[in-house]
Amino acid sequence: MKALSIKDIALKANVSITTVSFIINGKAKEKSISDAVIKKVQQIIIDSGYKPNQIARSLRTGNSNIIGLIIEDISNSFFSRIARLIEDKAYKKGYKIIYSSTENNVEKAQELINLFKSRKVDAYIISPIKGIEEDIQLLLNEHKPVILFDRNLPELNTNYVGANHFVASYQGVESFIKQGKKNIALVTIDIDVQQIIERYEGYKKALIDYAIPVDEELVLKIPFNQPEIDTIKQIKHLFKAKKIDAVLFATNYLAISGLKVLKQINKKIDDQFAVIGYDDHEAFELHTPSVSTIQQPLEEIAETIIKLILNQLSSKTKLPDQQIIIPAKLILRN
Amino acid sequence: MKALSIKDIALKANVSITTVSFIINGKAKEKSISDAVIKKVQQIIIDSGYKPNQIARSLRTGNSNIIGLIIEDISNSFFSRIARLIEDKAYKKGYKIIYSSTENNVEKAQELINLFKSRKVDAYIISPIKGIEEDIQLLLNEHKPVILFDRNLPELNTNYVGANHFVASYQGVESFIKQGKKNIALVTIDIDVQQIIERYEGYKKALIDYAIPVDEELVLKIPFNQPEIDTIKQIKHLFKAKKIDAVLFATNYLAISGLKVLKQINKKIDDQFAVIGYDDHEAFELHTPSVSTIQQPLEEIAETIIKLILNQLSSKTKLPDQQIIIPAKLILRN
DNA sequence: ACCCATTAGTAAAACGTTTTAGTTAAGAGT
DNA sequence: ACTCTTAACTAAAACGTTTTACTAATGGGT
Repeated sequence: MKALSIKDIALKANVSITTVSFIINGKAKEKSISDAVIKKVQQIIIDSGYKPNQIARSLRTGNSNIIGLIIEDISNSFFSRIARLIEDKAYKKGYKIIYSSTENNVEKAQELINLFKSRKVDAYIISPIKGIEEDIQLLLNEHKPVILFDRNLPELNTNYVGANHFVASYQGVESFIKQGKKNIALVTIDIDVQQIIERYEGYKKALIDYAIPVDEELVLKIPFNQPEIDTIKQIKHLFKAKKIDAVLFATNYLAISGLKVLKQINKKIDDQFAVIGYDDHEAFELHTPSVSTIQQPLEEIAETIIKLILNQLSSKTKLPDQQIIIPAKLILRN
Repeated sequence: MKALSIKDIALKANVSITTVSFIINGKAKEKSISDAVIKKVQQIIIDSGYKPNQIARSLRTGNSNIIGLIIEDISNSFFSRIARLIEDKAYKKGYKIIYSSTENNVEKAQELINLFKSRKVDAYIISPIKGIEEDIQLLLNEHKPVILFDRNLPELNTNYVGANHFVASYQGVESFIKQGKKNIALVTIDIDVQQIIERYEGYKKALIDYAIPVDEELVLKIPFNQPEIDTIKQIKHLFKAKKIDAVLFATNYLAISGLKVLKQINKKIDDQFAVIGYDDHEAFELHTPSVSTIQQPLEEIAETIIKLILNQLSSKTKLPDQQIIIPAKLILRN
């Protein structure tokens, strides 16, 4: 019941292991193996159902045809959708994706990087968190392709693909202002991560540009990783304590929590109270009334990431790093 | 810049490779290595940051401390949530999870199994589809632990963990009937998979038990993998063509599509028209009014799966197969 | 003084590949 | 008749571990 090895095939075909290996790897022509032998060996391989041991292969070659994807949380629909898209696209090019979540835990992220490293993945796609700069730098030192996405770590010289959160957030707030809103809140998350900071900066800049005083009390920073019930409490408090006529949420799950609050306190989204979410979510469109949102172009992001990876994998020389910022889209609904 | 190997450590410590290996694997005592040597080697390992090459290790031992998770579609929130839970729990026991989606494509599923097999994963968690019975049987022949979940393949002798879809579906319809509904529709999916069939059977049985005639025209079977826009068209047609006062959706994404239809045709969920979804989704609770649903106990399912796996991995002998059916819960909202 | 057990350690095979550096035989060119 | 090329193939090293079967030295018991 043991799996066949290349040796068994060589034995059956009465040729050397080397010859079989060449044939398997498509180097038969170049190594001048005769057509007759090629045919024979291929037939034996098909008949016997032999599959090369990828572990042995990886040990010898140092690579794996696997791309590692490290994200914050696979149960967040933004990440699960992008994972799915990346997986599809990579698959079509003969690469497999394996993914795992960091839960924004530095240690877990480091372990994952090590896991992937020790499994010799060929390239890394990482939605990073502060604190793993060094680990990523080690990958870069080994000349492994690394693409950061969603969030950048500016101190690192590598590739980045992300949406333009500053502009997106700016435009969201701007659209509030054009509707005549004055008391615009931002519900964001208390984490020192570039893409979140940008959303805050965009919010502030829009207010300043339109000469609306920035009231820090209208900015609610939710502690990271806290149970949703507490988040709901905090948002509820904000909505009750302050006079607010518009809210921008900085992530989709914050917006979901916010919508739950509105439901609980029986407050409607209407002319008096506008809401914009982030990253979209089925619940936004279905909500009554539908909720506007800032939509990241997932398809384009996934496509760009894969393109960068494949370019690097197929190039002998190190390609210049690219920072690709893709515009996000404000989807106004109601 | 090359990674350190066990050889380097042995050299530095002036001991043999064997000794280092014993120490790394905690067999030092049993192999009577002196405390002094143990200390010395451990210190060198820490100082140098040496990490054993897992590929070489897997090649030699034939296992990997990795559990492979094969699901239908990671972007479906049911699967992404369960993936996340399984990942958490396995992680705490020292196992890593790698997962990938089949998209209900037999070929892709087979390739994934082969990928995982060739990567020597220690165990498999699979939400299976028809057509991969043989491939799974091969795994079983190799005495690899296999847990099926969500859907069973009854012809296979292995472990299964899933919710009681028959009862859940029965209860959903029963609750409609108790509200006085007579024209109860089922929107399900046209796929020959046990858990979907059970939902249909539960629906039918409830109608029969309460002496309500079963009208097959009230059962809409959506082709699998079709674009959502077509699904929406079909549901819209059903809602318009037939007199219906209640609908049970057999999956969460069908329910989402259904809710979109209701929104489009401006039909409200109220005393005249009841809806029950499946698997829950944030949009259900947030919907106005909230949508009732049949909730699978994700936490419990994940817990059970991991427990089964760990039991098998730690047992020398083959444990008897278990078929664990966990009750689903009808969550009535409004 | 000898044997035996135990302690402390090691050499080498094995896992299944890829790849380098060959070898052998046949034919071409002079 | 000889060298040179090329075609067709192969032996063996290497990748980095684990593990089996060993050796050498020490000390205790008689």
